[in-house]
Amino acid sequence: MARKLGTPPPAVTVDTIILTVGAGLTDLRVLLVRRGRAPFAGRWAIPGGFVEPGESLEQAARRELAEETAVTDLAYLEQLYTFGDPGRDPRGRVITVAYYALVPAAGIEPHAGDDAADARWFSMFDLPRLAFDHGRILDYALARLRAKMEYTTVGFGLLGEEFTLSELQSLYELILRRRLDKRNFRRRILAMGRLEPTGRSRMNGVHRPAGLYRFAREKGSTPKAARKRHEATRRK
Amino acid sequence: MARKLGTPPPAVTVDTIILTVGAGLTDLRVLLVRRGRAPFAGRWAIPGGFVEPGESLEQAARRELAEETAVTDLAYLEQLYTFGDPGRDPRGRVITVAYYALVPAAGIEPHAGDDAADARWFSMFDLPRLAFDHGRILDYALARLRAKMEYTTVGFGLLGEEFTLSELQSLYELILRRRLDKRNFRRRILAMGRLEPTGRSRMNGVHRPAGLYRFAREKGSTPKAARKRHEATRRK
DNA sequence: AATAATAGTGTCGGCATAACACTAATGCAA
DNA sequence: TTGCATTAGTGTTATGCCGACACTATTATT
Repeated sequence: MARKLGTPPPAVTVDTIILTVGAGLTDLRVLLVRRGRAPFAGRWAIPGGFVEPGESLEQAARRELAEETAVTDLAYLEQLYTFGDPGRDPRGRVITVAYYALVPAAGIEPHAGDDAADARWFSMFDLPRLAFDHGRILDYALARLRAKMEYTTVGFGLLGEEFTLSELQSLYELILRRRLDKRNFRRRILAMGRLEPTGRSRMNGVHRPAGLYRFAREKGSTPKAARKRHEATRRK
Repeated sequence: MARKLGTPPPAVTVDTIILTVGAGLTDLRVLLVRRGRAPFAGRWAIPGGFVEPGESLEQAARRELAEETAVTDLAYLEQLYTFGDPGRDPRGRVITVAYYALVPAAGIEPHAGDDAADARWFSMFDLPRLAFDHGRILDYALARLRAKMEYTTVGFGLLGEEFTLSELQSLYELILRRRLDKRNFRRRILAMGRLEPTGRSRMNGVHRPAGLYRFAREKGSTPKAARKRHEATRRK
């Protein structure tokens, strides 16, 4: 474990990819900061910073998140991957532990951090040229998110407290970039047993109102039991 | 990106979990080194070391592997997770990027590294008390390996060049720790389309000899096509 | 009353999976 | 040579999941 003398230790940063959805579920957006200094001055980058002495890597990611946005509640946070190729930062050896965070759509406004000249949302599907290897990191994050959407409930937290099944479907279609069948989607998503109807409904236009659902945090019920329950409720 | 003065940078190590199978497919084994120095002197630990200036994280993991074992061919190497809780190393802030490696069973002998008093194989299911948070890291590695065995071909490389389907099944049962149905296993595994019969067979005892298979690296064929091909071959 | 727009529902066919039992091949012993 | 012990190797059936597919329900406006 003894470190050789004469070789400077690598720097370690934690970068946090902050994702949310645009109003009207039209876009998946990522928060980027404009670099004020060389290298890559003027380019956009994933917000990040050094790990403080007393904090864990995840705490560092949360702190970044709080520094960049006035985020009230965080839907999801997960370590993505650690990038450490030599040469990814021209200044020297920098190893970056990347996290990705999902925050609900409800009016998150970015505020410029201390050392970032500017901060704003970009579409994940229309990105500017990024600093360092951050383009590759975003690709990796999107791939991970898509994979997890297929078999977990990660995506649910991107919406607010209450949402309609149509909204949830739009979200999935937006991120997966493909159309989903309405009936199959509803069947599959309800079979997960993590969604419960609030009883209330919402009208979005001059149409039939849509029932509202809530994400059920208790994981007490199996999918099968949940479906049974759902069917029973429906037939009542 | 400017680093505050006065806070020493964290140290970064790469730890490599080296897994193999015991002779006779009786055990999943991990290579551990005995620590000669405090802290945790005398305890066993995952081999690891610092990242050298010019090398990537993965190259560091490969170097570790070469230093600890006379490994000829490496079946699989993947970044596992980065552990960086403060306090995981009593000497100060150490962030560890963990990799796990799978090496074929064929007579890999550990040789004691420079700063390790001793090195030997342990059963993953009967581990000694480990240094640092290494017990937790091994748990995490086993969980990842199990998950990936379910839907990828990771495990194939743990066997030698040629192997029987019974051996492969034993390997799966060993790692997943549950019995599998022979017919279902063979159907599923062949449907992956990555296994081809070598035409040769091997006798293990006083029994019917078993056909040998080889891992087909070309990923040219779809599972369905592979199954068709298999069936056609069989019926000939 | 008709219209426009979205919400909400059921069936059927194909495919993957799990459960399940017998025959085939080999060397050895009687 | 026959039987035995042991492992290799094979097919069918029932069930559940998933994809494809079209019509009715509800609302406000005209």
